[in-house]
Amino acid sequence: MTEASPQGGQPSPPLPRVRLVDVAREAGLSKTTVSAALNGTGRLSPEVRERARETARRMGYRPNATARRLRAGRARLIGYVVGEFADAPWTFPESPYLARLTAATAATSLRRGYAMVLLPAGSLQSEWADLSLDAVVVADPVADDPIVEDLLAARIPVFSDRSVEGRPGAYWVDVDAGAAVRGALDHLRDQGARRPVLVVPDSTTRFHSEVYAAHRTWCAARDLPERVVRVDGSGNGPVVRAVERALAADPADDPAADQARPDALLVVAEASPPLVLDAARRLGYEVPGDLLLVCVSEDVTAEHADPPVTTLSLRPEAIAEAGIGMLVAVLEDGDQGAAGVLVPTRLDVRASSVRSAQPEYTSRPPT
Amino acid sequence: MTEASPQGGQPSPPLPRVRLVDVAREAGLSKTTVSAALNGTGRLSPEVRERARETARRMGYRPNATARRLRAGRARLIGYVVGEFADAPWTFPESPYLARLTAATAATSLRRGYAMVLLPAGSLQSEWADLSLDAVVVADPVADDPIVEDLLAARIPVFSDRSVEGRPGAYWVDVDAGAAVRGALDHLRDQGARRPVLVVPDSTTRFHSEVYAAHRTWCAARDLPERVVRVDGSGNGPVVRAVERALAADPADDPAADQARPDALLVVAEASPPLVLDAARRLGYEVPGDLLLVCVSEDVTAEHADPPVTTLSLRPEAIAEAGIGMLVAVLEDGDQGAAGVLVPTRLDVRASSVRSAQPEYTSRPPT
DNA sequence: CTGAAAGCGCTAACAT
DNA sequence: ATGTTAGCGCTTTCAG
Repeated sequence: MTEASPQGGQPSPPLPRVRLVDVAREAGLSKTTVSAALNGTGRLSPEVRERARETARRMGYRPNATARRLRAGRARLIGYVVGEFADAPWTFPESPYLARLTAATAATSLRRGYAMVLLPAGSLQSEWADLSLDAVVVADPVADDPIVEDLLAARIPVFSDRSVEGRPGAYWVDVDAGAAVRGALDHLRDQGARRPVLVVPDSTTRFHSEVYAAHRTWCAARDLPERVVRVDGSGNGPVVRAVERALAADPADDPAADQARPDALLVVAEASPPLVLDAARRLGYEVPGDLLLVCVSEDVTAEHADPPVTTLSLRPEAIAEAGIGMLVAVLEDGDQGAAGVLVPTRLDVRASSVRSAQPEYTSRPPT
Repeated sequence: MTEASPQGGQPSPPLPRVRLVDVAREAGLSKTTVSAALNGTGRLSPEVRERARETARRMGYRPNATARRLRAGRARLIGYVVGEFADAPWTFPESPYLARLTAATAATSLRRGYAMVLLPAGSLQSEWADLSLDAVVVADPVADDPIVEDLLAARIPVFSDRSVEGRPGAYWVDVDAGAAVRGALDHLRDQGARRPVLVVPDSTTRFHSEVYAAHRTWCAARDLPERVVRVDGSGNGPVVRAVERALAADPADDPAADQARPDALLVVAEASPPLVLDAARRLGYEVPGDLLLVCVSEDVTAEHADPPVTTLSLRPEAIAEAGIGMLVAVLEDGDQGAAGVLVPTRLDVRASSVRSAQPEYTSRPPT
């Protein structure tokens, strides 16, 4: 029977943790001295500091975070919630983008000293009001999202991956949608596309409006017809149906049916790349032979699809980094700098958008 | 200029939050009374209780969770980390199962009064030792996972979705693998399959061993050849390659090549259903015509694939529910009941495993 | 250079 | 029935 609680031993009452006083007593020092030694503060003789540290280590001392937080006045705890969607929330289990943003936010914030509490999507502030969060990250909020309003009313700083401009207390990171769309369209054109179709959600977010605007401008500048198909919701179903509509070459749009057949697709809505590919195949397109395909997606299946699908990555890790950077600045320095920041996207070119059967390459080395 | 901080107003120093004393003073009562009133404890006259509540509400009082936690001695904070994998951790952004387990754990624990801190996959205990977590949920640990060892050494209770038997302080929930496999195989046989192949990871977890064992027993009882193909890693790539091997009807396995052609596939390894379907198609199989397909998966794309793919769900929500149930019992009552519990799976039958073109149905009503 | 003491905001004994 | 008081474990002036 070692001291590590034996198999069926006594219920091992959460044995009293060793506190700062315990270490102090053991080392023959005062709480103050040990605290200073451990935190590297104050002016202590190297010997004393070392003695304190050694004793603490030996006794397996672990500071009580709660006491620290109380003392500090801030909990160093932030919340993370997925914004509310019109109807069913498109939660992160269904979205590789959100999943990666979630993981990256947790990792980044922890590195900066903040623990991230994951909050159920679509839950309301009242359900976790008693957590004393220093700030809340709201992923993918809709315009005038009730969660955001709620938080701001409670004077809790909000950080979001979508533009929420003009609200004091709300900070945001967003992607440079214009550059992203131009980059993707330029690439498709370079590969020979002349009748690209844009598939984009019918939403009012800054991101989607900007995608739409950039596309319009790009087409106008090249005297190309502006072909857009709107997605009427979120999730694989709606996107796939929109893709089907885009590829069906609706004669209502353009009577010269044959001429109307698209030769490239830029899907700016999250959907499983293999499913999009399947849709194209069902409608008689061969990718990349008849149709070049680029999807905005973080889904790893893009690489394994046949052919591998070119993706436009929103770089959730970069968004998290930028967002948490702002959060820390605001929380710790009350920073009144810019309330928003834009991060660039990345195009990962794969076979689905390359006319000649070239080897896969990427516009940037993997991070 | 309303009181809600004006546009470019002063830096609004985190204005002093209203405390319990403030409410007490305002209501002409003592801290104790207000505290009791708000918490529903003690014996107070209804009028006083109401007065305290009303004053608190009016002043926008929100209790300081940190102070409560300190007082209570427990933080009501639990950690959630994805276990360490042999090489690259198969993190939840890439696994619908883990994504849903993560979300469900967060939601369930919050409902039970515990905030869930999301910890970076593969991170070590030392990186978040100073969070004072009451317990940690380790998702998908490997055998003798260093994270689990680490936690147990620090005397932090561990809850896992994989069997970690025989370790004091470690509790687990696992799925009833045997029943799951038998159910799926029975279904395939009912649909006419006579040469099913099992695709399963080459791992030592209780779950996979049990899958293997159940399959072997099932085959023996029916005098069917035991056909198994091992997956050599995790992620879509390895699984798809294993599927290809399974379907290639390796003559080394069985010289009677034609006879050897499998007529059903049970994939007990997480991969994108559309990708598995693509693999079958590439090898000249038509699903469900030539090949019945069942995948263990939580991926929503299964429903949208063509044909929709039958899945065996591990029911992450049920696992989370059971796990958090144990966690609360252990933390709050020091429960020394069973250290592990098994939850049943669910087979969602779709077109990919139905010989005759029947309408989709499910073995159980959706939860 | 080190120690004693105050107090973060709350709750639960213990008076009154 | 309500108020007074003593801490939870830590950091931090402020004396010594």
